[in-house]
Amino acid sequence: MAKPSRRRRGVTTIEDVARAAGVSAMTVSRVINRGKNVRESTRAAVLEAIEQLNYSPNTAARSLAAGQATHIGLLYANPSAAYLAQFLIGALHAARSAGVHLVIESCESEDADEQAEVTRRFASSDVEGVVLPPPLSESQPIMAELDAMGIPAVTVAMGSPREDSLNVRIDDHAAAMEMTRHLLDLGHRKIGFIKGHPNHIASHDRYRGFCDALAEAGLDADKAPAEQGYFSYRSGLTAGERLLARADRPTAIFASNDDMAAATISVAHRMGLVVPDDVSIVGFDDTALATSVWPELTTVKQPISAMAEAALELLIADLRSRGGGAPRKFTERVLSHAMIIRESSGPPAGAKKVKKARALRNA
Amino acid sequence: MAKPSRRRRGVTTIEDVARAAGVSAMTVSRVINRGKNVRESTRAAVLEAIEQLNYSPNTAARSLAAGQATHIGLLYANPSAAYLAQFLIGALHAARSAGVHLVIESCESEDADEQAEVTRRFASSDVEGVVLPPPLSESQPIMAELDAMGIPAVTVAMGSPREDSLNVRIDDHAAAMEMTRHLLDLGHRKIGFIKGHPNHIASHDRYRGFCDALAEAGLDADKAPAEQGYFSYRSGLTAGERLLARADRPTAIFASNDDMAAATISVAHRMGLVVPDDVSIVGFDDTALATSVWPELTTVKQPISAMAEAALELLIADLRSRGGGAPRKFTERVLSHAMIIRESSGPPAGAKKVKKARALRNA
DNA sequence: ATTTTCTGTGTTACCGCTAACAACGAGGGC
DNA sequence: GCCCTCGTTGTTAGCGGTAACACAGAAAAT
Repeated sequence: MAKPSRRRRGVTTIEDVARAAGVSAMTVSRVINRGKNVRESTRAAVLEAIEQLNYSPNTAARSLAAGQATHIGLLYANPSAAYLAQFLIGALHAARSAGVHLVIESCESEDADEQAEVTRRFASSDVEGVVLPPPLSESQPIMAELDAMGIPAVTVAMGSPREDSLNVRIDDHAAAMEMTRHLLDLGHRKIGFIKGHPNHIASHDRYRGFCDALAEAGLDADKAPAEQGYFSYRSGLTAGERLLARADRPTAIFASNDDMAAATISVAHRMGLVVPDDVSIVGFDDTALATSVWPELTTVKQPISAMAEAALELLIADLRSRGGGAPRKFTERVLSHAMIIRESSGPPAGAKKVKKARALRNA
Repeated sequence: MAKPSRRRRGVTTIEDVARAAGVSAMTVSRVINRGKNVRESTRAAVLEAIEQLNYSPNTAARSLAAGQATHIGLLYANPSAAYLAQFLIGALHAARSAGVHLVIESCESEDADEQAEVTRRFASSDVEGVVLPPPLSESQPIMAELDAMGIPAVTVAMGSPREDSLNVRIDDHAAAMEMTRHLLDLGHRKIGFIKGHPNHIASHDRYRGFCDALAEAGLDADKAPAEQGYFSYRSGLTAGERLLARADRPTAIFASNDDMAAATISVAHRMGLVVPDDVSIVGFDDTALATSVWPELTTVKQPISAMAEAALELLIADLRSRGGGAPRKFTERVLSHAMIIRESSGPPAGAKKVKKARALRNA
């Protein structure tokens, strides 16, 4: 028998692959990593061996030997639970592929000092980089503190990132335009808007997208009724009431997120209005709430998991490149959104025939 | 200068601790791990050195050397997003402390074959143990498949676990009794109940708790109106309508989860009833929905994060003990819940004076 | 033709920690 | 007193990778 090794039962190691491919372990390592300075034929042989043996490198050994990043921080603050869950799933996925541990910490406080304090705690726990999903991606104190400590960060869904920082987002402006066009296409001309929290750059992008789509259709965006909201359900109640109480009640309302859209639906019901027959109401984000209300919300879906994955990839690539001195390749990534048409949007009351015609056409 | 080592800048290693404590690295390792066979005075010295140097072991090196579990699987299926988020946070926390990677995979299908398929995929990706949050904790096919592959699992929130399996839960029966007592204390005597999905053992526990509390108060539990629900918002609408349409309308309704409670509130509003003045409505779980409705829900909060942490601890302890041959110490852990009293519950209509009296007393 | 630079590959020495075993002194039974 | 056991500690040899360097042969420069 072979030496009484401590090796675990039949796990294939880089050594096995090397033997199978007739090269040294180092060459296999090179193929797996940078892949530079390896002859094409050798690479092919190694890749084939890897495939054959179904080999996957041991992340523990890898990070130990390379002394690479092993812990990525994730600082979050009460986004919706649905958002967080999606985000975590994506982040975990990316973390696993990279062989990195995710260290997650919450930071609910909006106080600058406390945010800095939480941030500092990260530094002392060996975190090599930090991911900031919204709303923390907009937090000036946190970014400043991370900068001061030399810890790189990647922000997610931040409207106007600084030139030199890493950022992942969707095109809020384009998405809002698309949603507005959807309402226009249905025949709506009096469309109300509920703005998001003014601190979030995305809020402004969405509102601009709304206005631009109206302008594109030859309507006067300034005349469109817009109420200030703050992304919360409660703020949606107030804003929704104002819009629906107007003498020239809009036939459609575009809320900057699902919570406020859901609140508006509830207001409409209380006023005896039928959605979408009397008023169409659409949201943004496609959170769980979107399907927990009746009728279910037409909304915009962000690829949250994919965004989290992209964020980690960006960050890890950056971390690895720091040693190599090579400048980072990307500092921003824009992922694509999707329109989710459900039951809360439909043609305005005067256009029943259009609805029928469409239904027939689609059938 | 010292040798040109690849060692990363100032990270303290076990070697540093050993030097500071005047012992060998192995002894430090023993203190950190099993702690067996170390003289008390030595242990103290080592612990002091660890404290002083703020040392924390390198998890990569640890799992590499020990060949210990490095990947724990987490299989989930569409619980509420809020539940999942909380659960992931707890699981991540525990995973980090244990130096283990969390591999998460979703399994939405209810088809036995597909569930087995997904489960098998886990095995081929080096997962050493699996955590099953609800509703998958009740899935027979998955448990069977894991058993067949010899992969240990820990179930969470499962009502009647098998004797030999690991399980973490709260006492649903006690929690339901407590909630029912809350309603009884407020003065309610006609209390309706909306049952949970019959496949979930927890549903039965909750219903039994409800019945037992009624019996305890000298009421006939069989006469209490109970409707079947399935944990979904939609099923809550139907059940709520039935209960509220009864000639002898209950003055309080206890729904087996928040989604159904929220649905019942919406039904009540549509019928022009005021909550909690005309009817008190309480839920279970304390999901985000509980505070997204008006009035906010009185409900039972499960320590979801803590349950996830406990689950991982249990599983990892089990995994480690398998080598040692020592029998596992615990196979079940019951964590404690908390009652969250909000605005959706209050005294019945006939008891306004009581309400006032209470308010005064509390003031 | 000779020297220099690459290019592709193998060798060696670790990364930080722990299993296995060896070593050593202190009791205990004969 | 001797041998044996037991509890406590140190030593050695890896775990599975990769950085750094060595080294041969090919291409480029002299």
